[in-house]
Amino acid sequence: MTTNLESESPPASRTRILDRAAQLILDKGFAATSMRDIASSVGVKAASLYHHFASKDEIFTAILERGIEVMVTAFEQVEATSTSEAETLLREHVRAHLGSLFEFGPYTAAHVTTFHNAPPVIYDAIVPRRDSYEAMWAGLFDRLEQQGSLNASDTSIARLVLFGGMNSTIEWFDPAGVLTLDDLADMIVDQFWHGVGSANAAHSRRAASGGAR
Amino acid sequence: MTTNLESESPPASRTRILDRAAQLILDKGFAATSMRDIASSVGVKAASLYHHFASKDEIFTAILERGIEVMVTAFEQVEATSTSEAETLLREHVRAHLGSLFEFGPYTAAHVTTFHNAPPVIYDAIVPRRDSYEAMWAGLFDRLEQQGSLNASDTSIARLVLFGGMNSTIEWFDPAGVLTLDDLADMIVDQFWHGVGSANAAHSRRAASGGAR
DNA sequence: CACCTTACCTAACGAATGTTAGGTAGGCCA
DNA sequence: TGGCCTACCTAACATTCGTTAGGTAAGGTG
Repeated sequence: MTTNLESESPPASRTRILDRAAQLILDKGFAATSMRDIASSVGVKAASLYHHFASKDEIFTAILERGIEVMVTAFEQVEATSTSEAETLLREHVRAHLGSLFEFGPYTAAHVTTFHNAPPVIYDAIVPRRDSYEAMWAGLFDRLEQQGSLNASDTSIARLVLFGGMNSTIEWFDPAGVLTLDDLADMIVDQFWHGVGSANAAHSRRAASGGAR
Repeated sequence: MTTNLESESPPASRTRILDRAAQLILDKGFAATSMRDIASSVGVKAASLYHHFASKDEIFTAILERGIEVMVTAFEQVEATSTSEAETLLREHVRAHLGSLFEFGPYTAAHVTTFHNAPPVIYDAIVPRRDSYEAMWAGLFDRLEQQGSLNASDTSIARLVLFGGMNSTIEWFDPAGVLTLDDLADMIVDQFWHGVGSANAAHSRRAASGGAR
């Protein structure tokens, strides 16, 4: 019997290894996460990981790719099903992206925190896929702009700033707290769409109507 | 004569070591940056670094602290000199924070990208100082809210989302490009204050008046 | 039953890591 | 001049790293 010292742990499938590794990488970063760390989190010895992956880089690459995959799937699902007008459509997309960060494992969160200083070999392998996700959002923003819904002096910058705001949530938002992801998406989109400066009359409604969707 | 093999390089002062180390850490992360990496960037052998710092952790801690110091100084300078009303005051603060990220060495940039998964020892040593910087912004936002200038349903979240947007600029903004940091600050504050959704009439002015300040 | 595959193991490899010991050479001050 | 300090060096240390070699045992299949 393939003796399992950590008796609670299920067999070390590829998925399980990636799950644990992604969480560790999210917590400590890629370089600071050793194969022995990953192995012990899975309940296995380091050498055993090489039956499932050829190298540490392959694990890392798989995690970053899965992170994109989660985001792309979420995005496409909104595109496929939504019939909403501009602001609501954006709200659905923001909610979907937050979902990618919090609701489908640590992959997307690990991706957005680790990608920008990944080793060049890995970075280069991932960047095309990542660009294609960015292109989806760029396309969405272009559509919104062309239909006159979006009035930024630079659409790309508006999008990148929004993204920075969304991605930063993994550093401070607690999905188990009082606010739900729906609440958070509402707040982010309200801020993005209407602004939070007092010059805008549109805001009193939000303050009055409360958080829950 | 303290023979210097890299003849172009000035003596390895504490500051010079921190400069180079911060840049490396910004590029590759803390764990992936070795003492030998830092030493060779400075033009010195690894052992020589221990004449200036007791350990790698001490270097890292000094960098993160310096990153905060830069931000705090920038913030306090605005507070001390500005007499502006709400929106302009915020604009000055945003511009100051962007300045910290781009104009005073790699310290603040290294801080914001590395802090959240620093080793616990370092994290714990830094977190009080960082909290105090956050408290400055929280205080600013409270004042704006109390004077009725700010209308977010949750002021903290509005602030954190803004911060995420600002800090993300180090991943995509090129200060040597067409846009200046002044331009960028304008765009970020316009987006934050007025929103970029078409429902807001306030925007046509920006689209018309162009980017440069 | 014999045999293969799958999943794990122990043991070890060379390389890289942070760090220390101990030495050398120039500049400054008594 | 002699001695100390500063700034660097070479060499080595123990440890940890990613990775490989080779073995064992369980479960399925002929």
